Amino acid sequence: MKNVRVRFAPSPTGIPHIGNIRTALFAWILAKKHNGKFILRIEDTDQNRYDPQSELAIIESMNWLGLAWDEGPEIGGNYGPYRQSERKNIYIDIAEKLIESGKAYYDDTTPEQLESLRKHQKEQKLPPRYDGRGRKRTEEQIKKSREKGVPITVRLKVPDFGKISFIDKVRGKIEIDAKEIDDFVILKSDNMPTYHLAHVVDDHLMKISHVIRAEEWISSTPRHILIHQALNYSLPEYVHVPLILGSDKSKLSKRHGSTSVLEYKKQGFINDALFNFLSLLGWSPGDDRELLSKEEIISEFELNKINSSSAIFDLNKLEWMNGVYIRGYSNKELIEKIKPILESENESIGLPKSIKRPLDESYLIKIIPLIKERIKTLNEISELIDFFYDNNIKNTVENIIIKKLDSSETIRILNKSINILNDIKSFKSELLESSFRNLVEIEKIKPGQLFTSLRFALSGKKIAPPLFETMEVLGRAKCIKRVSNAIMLVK
RNA sequence: GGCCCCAUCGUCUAGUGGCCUAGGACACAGCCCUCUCAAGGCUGAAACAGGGGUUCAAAUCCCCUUGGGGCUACCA
Repeated sequence: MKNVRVRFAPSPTGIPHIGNIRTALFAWILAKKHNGKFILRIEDTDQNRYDPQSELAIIESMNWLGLAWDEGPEIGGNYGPYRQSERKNIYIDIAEKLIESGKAYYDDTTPEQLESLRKHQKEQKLPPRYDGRGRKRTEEQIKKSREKGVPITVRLKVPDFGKISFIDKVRGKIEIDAKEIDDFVILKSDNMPTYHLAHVVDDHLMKISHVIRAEEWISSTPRHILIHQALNYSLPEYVHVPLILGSDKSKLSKRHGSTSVLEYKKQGFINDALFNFLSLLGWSPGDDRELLSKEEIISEFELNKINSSSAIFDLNKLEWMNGVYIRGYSNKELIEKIKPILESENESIGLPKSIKRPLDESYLIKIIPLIKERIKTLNEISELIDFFYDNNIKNTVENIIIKKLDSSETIRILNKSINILNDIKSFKSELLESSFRNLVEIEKIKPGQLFTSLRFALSGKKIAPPLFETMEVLGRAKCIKRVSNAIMLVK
């Protein structure tokens, strides 16, 4: 494939969700695969819905996932500007040319009139459709309306016969009767173009080779074909990627819970895992492989392997995959990802505020192997390891009492345990384990009985990392102190 | 309502006329391992929406039905 130029063209009207970003991801992958260009274009032609925050969110989302663009706002490029509001005059010129060539016309039908037209059609069970009344308006009439302050739009003249067809790369030929399409607005009364006009013009001017967008655009593609024809533009390749649905099978939206990419970041998901997971929603390499690096995805990616049916977002599988990625990182790599979270001031994901920052990496790196295979998201970590930092272990007598034994027996055995902790030559997990197993044998109890009690004594938790590795990391002094405290509690 | 798109286990998917007794993964269940929890290993349950064609042969091609989704704005 030659000169692949693809764009991601979000409109800054909200925080980009998984579906938008998955589309961007596919476009990015295609560009990378063919050494093409990936372009970011901001489609801010709707000034009513414009939300300045969302442009930032779009950029942050893309950066996080590693979807770097070659051309775009700020960084520029040879086909700028890349923000549609800054291209306003281009669209106005083109709309005027279309009018001059008789392919479009001014319309002074008011929104109220359109509203009542639609209402009328609905009552008569007709499909709501603009009736082309503006075609009959004279220059003079439009001029008068304009002077009176009536909003004027520009509409494209659409033939009411014939068929419009196009090839979609994932579905094949799609055809529709021209009479299904009315004379639609291409320039709004605020002189901003509609999406239809703006993106066709920009894609052409920016030499976009593949229009990669979501399936919801299929039904308006015939309009875009019409604009191409009116302007004598050659058609790009159309690639309509399947929608991502929520668990209720409707188009993913806010009511499906967290849908924004940044939300997943916040929840402790890893960018590479999300990238991998998203790439598999609506695409597969054609075999059983699921854990793929970016490089593998790029080299395996083919447009004709994109699915035509929509996919439901399965959080369970994302969590599993995130766990796989966590386990796959070296301790060093994991530290980089984990440290900022543990140091976070946010109590729900960070270590208690009482623990002083920055965290000592040489201590942290000893803890990480113990929890690596026990977490699915980064956010679960601090709860699992806080006792390594916080010496204030909370316990109940019931936790410490060795199962099936009474308190005096418990105290006696825990004292023996302290002796072991005290006397052991080297404070290594293997040696600790064999010594405590020896004690268990002498006392004729089950390993689990003693170990559970010790686990509570050291961590205050029922569920914790392996006991002897934990002891080794904590070190002799802390272990003795904590077991002593447990004995005190039982007394 | 009209138009368009889609249809394999609960979910993501493999499958492009014979390799299908339909494969993998997540989730689920059981077992093993085991100091808890995980991780790991093994096993299991689980799908071609229905009906017609075409063909020696259909999950795969065609048609209809059903179901789902999308669009139907001076929003994108």
